[in-house]
Amino acid sequence: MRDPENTRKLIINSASVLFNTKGYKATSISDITSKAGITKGAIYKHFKDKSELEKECLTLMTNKVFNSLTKDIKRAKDVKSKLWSILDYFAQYRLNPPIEGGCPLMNAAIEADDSDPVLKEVVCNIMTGLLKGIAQVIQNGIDRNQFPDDIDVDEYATMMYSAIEGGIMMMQVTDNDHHLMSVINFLRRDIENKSI
Amino acid sequence: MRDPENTRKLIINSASVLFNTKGYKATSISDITSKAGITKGAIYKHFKDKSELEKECLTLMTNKVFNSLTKDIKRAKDVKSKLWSILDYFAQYRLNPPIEGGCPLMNAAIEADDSDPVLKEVVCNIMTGLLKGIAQVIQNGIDRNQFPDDIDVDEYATMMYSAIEGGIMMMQVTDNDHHLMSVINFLRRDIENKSI
DNA sequence: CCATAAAGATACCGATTGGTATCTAAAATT
DNA sequence: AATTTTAGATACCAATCGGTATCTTTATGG
Repeated sequence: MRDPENTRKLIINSASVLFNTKGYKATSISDITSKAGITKGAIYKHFKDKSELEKECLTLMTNKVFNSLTKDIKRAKDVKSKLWSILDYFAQYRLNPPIEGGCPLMNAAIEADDSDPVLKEVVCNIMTGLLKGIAQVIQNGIDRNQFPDDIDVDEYATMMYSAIEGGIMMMQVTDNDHHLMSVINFLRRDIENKSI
Repeated sequence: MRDPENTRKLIINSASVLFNTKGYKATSISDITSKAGITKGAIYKHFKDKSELEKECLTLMTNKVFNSLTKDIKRAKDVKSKLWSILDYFAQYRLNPPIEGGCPLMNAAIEADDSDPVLKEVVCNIMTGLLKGIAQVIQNGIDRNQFPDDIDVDEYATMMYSAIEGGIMMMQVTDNDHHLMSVINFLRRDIENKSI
């Protein structure tokens, strides 16, 4: 009947949704207990304090996004389809979100930037890794003569990522994905034009 | 000695910085009183409740950004320099920010999206106006044959705005504006190429 | 089958939250 | 100069916060 491993997952799943929708600071321990249907005793048996739970939730949420995204990228063969698969992924983000509440990385970034150095550090590392991943895809394309070699790889990766995050932000606040689609359509065309 | 109008401004200025750095929910009334050097009595004499103060601060903060930005845009003559003046404005955003803590509109958007419909509505209206402004600049350029007439005006405005906001987010979380500069440099080049 | 350890529920803690009621002092009106 | 209004300080409120200590129940190892 008792299943500590499952309880832990239950806590993380409930807390993740709350953190990503209401925000970390705005989510209280009792918000989590009532959502998960457990008590404080269960939470503090599995996690040292709220901050540790926050870190774990953020890491797992971003891993979730990252894994489903890289799976799509790996399936594609050339640069153009790899980059397009990123865009396709976010084109259906609204209807099929990996987690409620928008991009967990951006949400945490905005909330943590000036007030929570611990979470900020976690965000920073994950974001750097993500950018490196996109840059790597582009660099591989250049190496295989599928993409022009005069483009700034890091710059292009950064621009893609920024634009998509901005689009998601607008989607969340307008309850409509047409702004995000505008961003994606622009990027699709730009990649199409650059592809060799 | 007593100056209610100034007290009001003092409250708004102190609260704005706190809201834009710590966040709205995370900023307590006593955070504001101690920063402004006044007491609760002063706050609740001027504002109905915290929510009203939040709305007023957000509106004034975004007006501040909007006004200084449009001043730069109006000074420029053709589309290219008008759009570049937007980029120039954000290129020096880090060293000369209109307010601490990043873009007030994006910060409020992320915090409000799922939990604060009142603030979310305010954000939505301001953002729509801002996008319309950028789109208008582009449309005027097309009408004067300074920009190609086959580009999607709203799409391009949305893409510019999204990318810049994403860049600011990255700047805030990395304490470094080189990601934002990448975004800006990309946009500069793209506008340059499109300009007639 | 019993002892021990672990999981988690319950009860409690001081500190802090947004908000209000009251009081004092300064300004405006008469 | 006396009175009234207003700005703002002080004191208080119930509710909630994150966290801990204690207690009960379930699972495990002997």
